[in-house]
Amino acid sequence: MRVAELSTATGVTVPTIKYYLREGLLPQGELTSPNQARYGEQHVRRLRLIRALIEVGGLSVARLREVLATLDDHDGEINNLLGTVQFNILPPGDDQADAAGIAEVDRLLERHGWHVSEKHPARQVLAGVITRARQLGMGWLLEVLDPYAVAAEQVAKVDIDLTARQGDREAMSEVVVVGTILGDAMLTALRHMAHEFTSARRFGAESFTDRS
Amino acid sequence: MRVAELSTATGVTVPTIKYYLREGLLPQGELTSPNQARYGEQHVRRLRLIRALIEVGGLSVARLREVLATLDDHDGEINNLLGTVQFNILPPGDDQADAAGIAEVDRLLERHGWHVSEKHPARQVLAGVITRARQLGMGWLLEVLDPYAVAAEQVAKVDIDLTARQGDREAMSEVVVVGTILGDAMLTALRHMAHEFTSARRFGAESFTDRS
DNA sequence: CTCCAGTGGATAGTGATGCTATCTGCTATC
DNA sequence: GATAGCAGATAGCATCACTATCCACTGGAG
Repeated sequence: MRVAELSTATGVTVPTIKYYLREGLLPQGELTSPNQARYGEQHVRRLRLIRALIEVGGLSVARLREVLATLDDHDGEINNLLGTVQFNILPPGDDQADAAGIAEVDRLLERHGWHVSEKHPARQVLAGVITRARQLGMGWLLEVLDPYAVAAEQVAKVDIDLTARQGDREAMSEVVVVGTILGDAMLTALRHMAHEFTSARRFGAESFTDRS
Repeated sequence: MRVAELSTATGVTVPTIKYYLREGLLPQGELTSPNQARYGEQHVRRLRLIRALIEVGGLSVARLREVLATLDDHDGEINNLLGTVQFNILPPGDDQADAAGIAEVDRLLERHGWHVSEKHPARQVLAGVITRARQLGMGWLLEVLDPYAVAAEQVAKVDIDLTARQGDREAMSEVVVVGTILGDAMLTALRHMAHEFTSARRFGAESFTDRS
């Protein structure tokens, strides 16, 4: 498979493929001569993975490179692979969190009996969101946290069940990456649709109709 | 309140405030002379809203302008305000969706008895994600859709309950914006933390420990 | 009253990001 | 042997979200 075929197979232009090769996101093809290379199915797959993580997950090329490096790292401790992947997916948290926000997160985790690493990026993210909600005078909005946590736990159980069905650790870590990113997108899309439906129920069907 | 005070009150630099004024995100201050203006509490609030939507929600300035314009539009049909706000928050969907993905979304919505507008952006997003999951050879990942939908419906009910408690329609639409954006961030942060906790339960505590 | 830091408004510049275009020498294929 | 395509390298470009500079002017300190 040559680069043009790789391009048509994935819908990614040749210059962009070359860019990803340069950036190390896509492994080099097998060189058959100094200036000819062959690409295989794994390149198609990888390219689709790259596009999914960029376009669905909104990952930057820099962050994507880290995530893919973790994924490709078969030398490191396989033990921590899942955790490392998870830690690298989230951008470094919003630094807006104040002490009250952080404490609120701690209390929430304790209420639900969750053991979460002190350094989990999602902690900072959540604390930052809490801080901002309060600053916006919408502290009462935080009443959603407990029901959200219950829903998140249900969802996470499904996710882990599905991950556990994967045979080898390598496939598992790819599932973690894809499942985390695509899962976020699916969950928020469903939430938004449920909003329309539920609010139509509540406020009467006319609220959300007649949009052009 | 002058621009410097507005700056220290919100942590946003003066040049950035000027930029937001130029872009129409922040309303002009009350001019007391040709080159002196006063700003009030509503400017502080608005600026915090802007930063929250940009930094937490990842909205672009262009999209933010549309969302804020909808929020400020008291002349339009108040009936559709909530829906319009919802429709303007999501970026135009991923165009990767194929017919099978779209059909899958239709079936899902039917299974759950959800009435969702044909044009809801989240439909395209979800269909695109489904298409990509299949392309990545992870079609079985879509087993999560039904439990996710159940969780999303629970969450949405909480959201709408809270929104309904708002007195006037104006406050309500702001709550819709903030609640949608911050809610997405909270829910995904909780999902990620629940992953760590649940996976430690499942695979043994050593999986996610000892990260530096 | 004078002085000057600070201001509103306008215009131009900057750094990061994610590609895109062009060039060169080579090669597979017809 | 012509010609289309290729790898690798370098340079360019559009967008975005600010940031910097300049100007005439003003409010408040001294």
